[in-house]
Order: sequence, then C-alpha cells, then structure tokens
Amino acid sequence: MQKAAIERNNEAIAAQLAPVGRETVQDRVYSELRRALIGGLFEPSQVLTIRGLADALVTSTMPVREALGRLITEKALEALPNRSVRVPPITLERLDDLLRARILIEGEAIALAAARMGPRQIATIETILGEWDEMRALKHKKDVDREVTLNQSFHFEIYRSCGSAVLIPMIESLWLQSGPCIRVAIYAFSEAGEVDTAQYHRRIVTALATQDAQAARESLVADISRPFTFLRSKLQSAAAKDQT
Amino acid sequence: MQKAAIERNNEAIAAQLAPVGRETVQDRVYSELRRALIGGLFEPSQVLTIRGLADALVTSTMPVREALGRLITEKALEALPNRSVRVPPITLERLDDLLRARILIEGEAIALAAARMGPRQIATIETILGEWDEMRALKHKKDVDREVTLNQSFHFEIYRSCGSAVLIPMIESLWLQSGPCIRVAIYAFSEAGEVDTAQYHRRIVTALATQDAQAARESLVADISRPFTFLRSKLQSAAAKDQT
DNA sequence: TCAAAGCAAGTGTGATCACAAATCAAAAAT
DNA sequence: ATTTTTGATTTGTGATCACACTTGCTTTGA
Repeated sequence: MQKAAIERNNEAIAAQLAPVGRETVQDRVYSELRRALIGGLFEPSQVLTIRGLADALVTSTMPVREALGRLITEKALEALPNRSVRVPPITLERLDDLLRARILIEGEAIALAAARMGPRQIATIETILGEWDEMRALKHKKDVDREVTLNQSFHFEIYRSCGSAVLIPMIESLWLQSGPCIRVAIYAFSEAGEVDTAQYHRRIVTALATQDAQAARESLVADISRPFTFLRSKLQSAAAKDQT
Repeated sequence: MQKAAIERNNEAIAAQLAPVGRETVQDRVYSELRRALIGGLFEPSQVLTIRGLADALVTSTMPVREALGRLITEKALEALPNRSVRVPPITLERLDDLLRARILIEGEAIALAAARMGPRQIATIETILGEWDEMRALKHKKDVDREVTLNQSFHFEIYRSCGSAVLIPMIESLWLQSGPCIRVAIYAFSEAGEVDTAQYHRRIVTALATQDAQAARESLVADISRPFTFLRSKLQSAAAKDQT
C-alpha cells in the first residue's frame, strides 16, 4: 500500500505551492471601484454609467452592474429614481451623520483592539508610521494618494485586531461613504501644510501600546473628527457666500 | 399665455395622483429574500442556488443573482470558496459579536430617537403594541410570523425616528444577519409561553414617552439580549452534549 | 471489496441581445 | 425669441446562451 507515500508526496507539493484562488471579474471590478471611492477619485454628485465604467475597466457590462448594485446596498453609491447611479452628494447633515456613526463604531472597535493588540500588531502600525515619516521627509512630492493609502492601512490594521467580524464590514462601509468627502479635506490639509496627521496617529499608538482603551478612543475621535470639522466649516462658509 | 393655467392644472393632477414608482424585478426579489431572511424562513447553513430561487420566485436567474450579490455584501449571506452561497451558520462567537454590535448601534439609535419622537410617533408604536396584545388575547393560534413582523415594525418605527440615514441601513444589515438565528429563539419563546415580549416593549415605550434616553437604551438592551442569551445557553448545552 | 478514474448533471459567471425608459438636440410652432 | 414637440442616441433591465468548474454517481481496475 503506497497510500502513505502518495499522501506524503502531496503534502510536500502543497507545502511549496500557494493556493491560486479564483478571483472573478466582478470581484476585481468591485475592488477597483472601492479603491477609487475610498481614495476619492470620484467626486460627490458625479454620475456613473454602467457602459462607461465597463469601457474604462475593459470588460462587459455584466460584472460592472453587479458591482454597482453591491456598492449601492452599502450606501457607497446612490440609485436615483431615474435608475442612474451617482456618488452621494455632500450635505451638512450627512457629514454630521457620518462622523457620529464613525465615532460610535470605530471608537468601539479601537477600544476592543486596545485590549487585544500584542507587540506584534503594535510593531506593524509603528512600521506604517515610519513609512509616513519617511514620506514626509522627502516632501517635495506631495503624494496624496500614498497618504490616503497609508492612513487606511494604519486604521484598518488596528480595526482588524478588534476581533469582530461584524464591526469591520460596517467600518468599511463607513469609509466607503466618507471617502469622497474627506478626499478634498486631506488635499487641503496637505496643501496648507497644517499640523500633520502623524502626530495624531502617534498619540493613538502610545495609547494602544499601554492598553489604554479610553485614551485610544479619544485620540481616534480627535483624528477622524478633523477632516469633518474642516469640511463642515468650509461648507458653511460656501453656503453663506451663496446666500449673498 | 396659458402657461400658468397649464401649470396649475398639472399641480391639481399631481395632488390627486400618487407616484406609481417603478419597481424592478430585482428589487422585488431582493425584498422577498430579505423578508425571508429576517423572518427566519431559511435556516443557518442552508445553501441557496440561483436557479432554484429563480424557479421558486418565477423569474429568470438574472435578478436573483444580483439580489444574492447584494445580500452577500451586507453579510446576510455567505459566499463559499466553491462559489455557492449559503446562509451563515450560527457559532457562539458570531452570536456574541452580533449582540454586541446591535447593543452598540441600536442603543445609540434609540437614544437619539428618545429626544426626537413626538406624540405622533409614540402613538404609532403604542398602536403596534395594541395589535400585539390583541394577538396575544386570541392566542389559540400561535402566529409566529405575525409576531416577527410586529416586532420588526415596533423597533424600526423607533429607529426611523433617530434621524440618521447612516445608522438605519446598518441596523437593517444587523437584523438581516441575526434573523436566521433569533427565529429559533422566538419560536421557542412562543412555545414555552414565557414572559411575553410585550412587557419589554412596554418599558421601552414609557421610557420614550418621558424622553428618558438612558432608560430607553437599557430597556432595549434587555429586550434584544433575551433571544441571544437564550440561544447562547442552548448552543452551549448542545456543544456539551456533543462532547460526551 | 474497495479505492480511483471517468462521466454526466448541475451551477456560477460573463457576454450578447432585445426592449423600454430617459436624455438631449434640433426643428417646429406659438 | 421662447416654448413645445419630435426624433435620435444613450442607458438600465432582463433574458438567453456559452463556457468552465464543481459535484455526485457509476464504472473500472487492483
């Protein structure tokens, strides 16, 4: 009976080969649109057409329409009565609504994470912080795309540690919804050269390193509130100017 | 120039006619599946096939597959690596995870609602409570479907008053996820004839009527925790029995 | 007798087509 | 000149088909 030998051989093969994993076209379209949304590549109120996106992504309409449908159910996009779909416009109420939800849920997530993050995870987010500093050092090129990516990595590395399979998708949905909004805020920050975000992140890291859930929550709230309050005042002044 | 006259006529017509609203087949399929999920018509771990559902709903596969995709993104269904889709199985961790998220978010929603519900809204939920009592009175037929529906109406009438367009879809997603779980709990409650749910709901109503946000939140937590703790103990005893 | 190979039915995915509704621009009427 | 109408183009929706993968059963071989 060679069964054991064959089994050993198979195991040896399995140890070398990584599972290839079939990713459907729809999944790629979905990820791509997510990335674009969170990164703020689409602007608020912009309408998207199925055929247009299909052409841009070089596929047929089928994967695109299903990806759009999924994004609509997570409120990342909006279905108009005309059956056309657009990225939701910014309003003052929506801004406040989003911020409140993010404080509630991301605050809870980081409080949970504070008790569960080991030295391993702390090291990871410190690495991300290091990359941030590096980027700031050679600031000749204000790479806002990279800034957005690093910010996202930093936060989600923390949230992943909260151990909740329910909260994380909700946070992703919230980021998807606030992505188009905060892009303009980050851009403005980067231009104005204001107090850098890294400082806020550092406070979060020290709180997490000392397992201080309360401090972590407060630091996080301060961090995510900034772009919202900035945008809020900007919107208000714009509204005031409109009225004149 | 008859422009004004025509305009007036159109307005008169518009006042009488209700907008008909075009509902797509996909929307109907989606709503139907949602209803089934929240109502617990599907049991955990059950696999669903596109063609099977299309036959059952008497449509083609197209609307079904898009509705399934949407439900998967809200975690109401689960995509297996085999590309087949099933309703998520119940585990202890998932139960705790869901309850924690529901306490967090629905608790916040009801606290917000407490400050915003007027006599009009209070009257509405009291009406629902009345229907509940009515149903309890002639209890010869334990209509668990109606019980589920009334429970849903009661809660969402409150949540709708919280004024957050962001929180409500999240709560819907949470109900979608816990629907298949709590069905078995409600069924067991209804059979055991335990302390009725209406009593918990009454406490919520009095708290809301007096605008006591804290009491409302606590009553709500007590209400939604019950089926979860019940299921939890049931699962644990089942696991203990398995081990013997 | 039992495990492995082979075959057949079933299933998800993507492409294409037909159709209805919406949008936009040019032409006609007031 | 302004408004209305008309027609062409665009767009979303649903149906159908082709293909690839999975699954379960039968058959074959040891």
